Amino acid sequence: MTGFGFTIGARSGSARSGVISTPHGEIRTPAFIPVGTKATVKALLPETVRDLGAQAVLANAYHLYLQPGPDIVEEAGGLAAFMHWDGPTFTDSGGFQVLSLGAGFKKVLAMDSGQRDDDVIAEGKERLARVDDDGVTFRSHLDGSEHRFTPEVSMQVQAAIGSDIAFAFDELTTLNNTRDYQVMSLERTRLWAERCIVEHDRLRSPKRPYQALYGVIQGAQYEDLRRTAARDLGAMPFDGYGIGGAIEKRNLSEIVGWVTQDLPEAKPRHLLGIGEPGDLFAGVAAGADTFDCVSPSREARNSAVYTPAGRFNLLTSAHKRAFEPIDAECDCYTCTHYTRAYLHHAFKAKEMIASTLATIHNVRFTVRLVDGMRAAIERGDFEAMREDFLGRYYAGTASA
RNA sequence: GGCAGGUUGCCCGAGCGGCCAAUGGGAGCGGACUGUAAAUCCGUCGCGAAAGCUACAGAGGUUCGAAUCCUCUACCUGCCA
Repeated sequence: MTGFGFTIGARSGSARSGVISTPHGEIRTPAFIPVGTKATVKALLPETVRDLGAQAVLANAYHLYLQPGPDIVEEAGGLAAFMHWDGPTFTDSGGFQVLSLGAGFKKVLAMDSGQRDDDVIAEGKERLARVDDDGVTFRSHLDGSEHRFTPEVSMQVQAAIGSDIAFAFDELTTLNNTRDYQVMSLERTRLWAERCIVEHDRLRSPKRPYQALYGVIQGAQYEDLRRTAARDLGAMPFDGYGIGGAIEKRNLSEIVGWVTQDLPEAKPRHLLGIGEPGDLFAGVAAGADTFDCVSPSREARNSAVYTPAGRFNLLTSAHKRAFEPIDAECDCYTCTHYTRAYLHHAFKAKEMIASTLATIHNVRFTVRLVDGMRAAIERGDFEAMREDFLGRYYAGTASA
């Protein structure tokens, strides 16, 4: 009756396979969901995204709110129709922009530990977003105009956009915030979650297909905060859960584990913003079902590609005369038709096809990697597959 | 033929007596990128590990000191005949 559902298939330790049903189709999990922030997976046609095996795409409420505006997307018949994507869609709430345009303004969100940068939490006059208990005031990065997002606004925007799965509006903190701030922020995110549910309910209409709502678990690197958040939001009537926040790479598995242990078993979990090979394995092993990440597509545009033997940069001179595919084992259009030398040339020459071909490869690689995990879970040899893959991958990747 | 201007590192182009191995771009080389203000950003960029060496068209000169001033040579560019 809701048009949304989740059934668990096989299990392998905490890892599990399953099927998410949405009004626009099914998603077999674990699954990697490519990011199409502004209703396009950069450099790719939707048909291509489908051919890569992607089962859904994830767009962003903040970006579509600013441009073209949720009303336009709604009039177009919703996100999927608007962008000509024949499948399920997710929308992020705009919560990430609270950080990326706010405290994390022009800063890299350090996923690696160590690098403390107190400026990250310093008040910067140039930042574009400010948080308070009721919501966030943004300045548009496009024209400087001022806008306000609250949990209610985010729900309204996402409802209009018409994604199959929406996320609750949350505050994403950084690893550098004090624990006191994390505690305060987590409570704020909890209260926002309640408001999101109320507003999401209010917006339900027989005219619209059912839109699922995922709560988002924050809590940074603190076990007690993560578990509290998982239990608090887990008790609310969400359809699924997002696991968010800046997470230290080395703690990723542990943190996701805490959260999934305390979340309701029967609901899908989406690990937000995670998508590098080792992290995907860690996430699946810890019980996450779906993932989205800009890495495959962004790094592709910046000439870095993934292979089972590690990651490398096509722009380096080593590939000038490399008349071989990026990855001989890969079944993607790029690897079956083009050489590294051609891609090297196309990147050097700044030809658009370089971005397209590299994105095709990286997204296919990532989708296929997670598909492979699903198959391994169903076969019952996920851990063996993980060890086998990561052994080769890290041997060929300098920094991993 | 006359007058005026120019010649800088791989390329373009600042500099106009010391703070210049020489600002900026570009190219080259390398790196980063995890719910996308990202087809972006960062580093490096004469040789040498260093001391130091070689460098701002060429040669000579002035000066404590020159890419910067003077003389000649070569080449280039405008305007006038």
